[in-house]
Amino acid sequence: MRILFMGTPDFAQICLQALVKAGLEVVAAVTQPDKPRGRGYQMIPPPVKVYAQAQEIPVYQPQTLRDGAFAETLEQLAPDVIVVAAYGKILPPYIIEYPRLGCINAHGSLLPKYRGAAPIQRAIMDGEQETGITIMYMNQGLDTGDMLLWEKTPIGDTDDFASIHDRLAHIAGGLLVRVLPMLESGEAVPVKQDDALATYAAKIEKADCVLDFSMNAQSLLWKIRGLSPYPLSMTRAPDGKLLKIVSATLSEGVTQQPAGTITEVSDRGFCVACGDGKQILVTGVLPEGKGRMSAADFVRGRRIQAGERLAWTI
RNA sequence: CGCGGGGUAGAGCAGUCUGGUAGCUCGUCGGGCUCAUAACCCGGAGGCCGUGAGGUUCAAAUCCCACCCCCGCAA
Repeated sequence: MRILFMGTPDFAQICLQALVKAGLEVVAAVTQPDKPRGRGYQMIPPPVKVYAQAQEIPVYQPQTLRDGAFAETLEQLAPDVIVVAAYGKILPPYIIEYPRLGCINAHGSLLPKYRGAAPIQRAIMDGEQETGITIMYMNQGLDTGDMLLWEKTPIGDTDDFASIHDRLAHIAGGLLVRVLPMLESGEAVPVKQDDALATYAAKIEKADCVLDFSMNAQSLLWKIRGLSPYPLSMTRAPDGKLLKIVSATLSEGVTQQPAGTITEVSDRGFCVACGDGKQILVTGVLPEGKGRMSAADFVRGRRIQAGERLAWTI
């Protein structure tokens, strides 16, 4: 079975790796063009490209899929199936309709919930108890195609974006390896999504990262975890500098202090008053201009004291 | 040449503007107090202040020059 893989970031790279290790025939990988990223705008290749090249799988990085050039490439590759995982471009109909076994996608949620760009983060931020991977046929809609296979995984109190992302990526790889033979043999049973239950997981914007301490402690923790280790929730330190929160836990006790007040600093970190009177213990931070450090170290550097406030005031 | 922060003891920082051989919180080691302790007290070790047998100076962590490295933002 000739497989054409399309994907870009780590998540996709892990999926591709699963296919390769399962001995499946990946004839080529399509990924986003190298882009100037990071400090100094260095050209950084997408993870999928790095891995594919190491495996000597041909890599294509079309600027656009909407011209004849890629159509020609597609003819030459003649895939039986196209596997998409976080590719980052909309596929035109002619591509979706090309493979005889179809075009399938690994999505990071239990569809029809969390359709869209940031399903993993949103699920954690919303305090969902579980999430998962859904393998589905692609169609012209936004993650609306018929579902083929799915697997759930619980979201625990200590999970964050990194842990769930990593777990889901491996689940996705496993499901893809399972579903491909099913497509070939015709065992796969497409299940329609119930649009009435659909929700959307919009891309994470900077505004989504700002912490509002008038929210209750639990919601703040969900938000912090869903955005860690990237892009990280943020607030402003008493000195007005940006302060990103890497990790936090629920602190015992309640307080009368206004939301955002630093109620206590200790060798474990510092506590912040939340809207419901509870407090969160911040344990890891990333101060503006610095690297990640434990909140204990942050406190030791004398950068914060009890009684001061965190707020997003501009 | 995208914008910006920084490299001082194992960690996080101060000191740099207003040159005069280094300080704070913690860790660590030793001792003490205590029924006991991650608590408290006393004491010690640990730094060629990123690199350059650079420049200026009587004197440089501090001023000037060059270079290396790390990080945040934005994409």
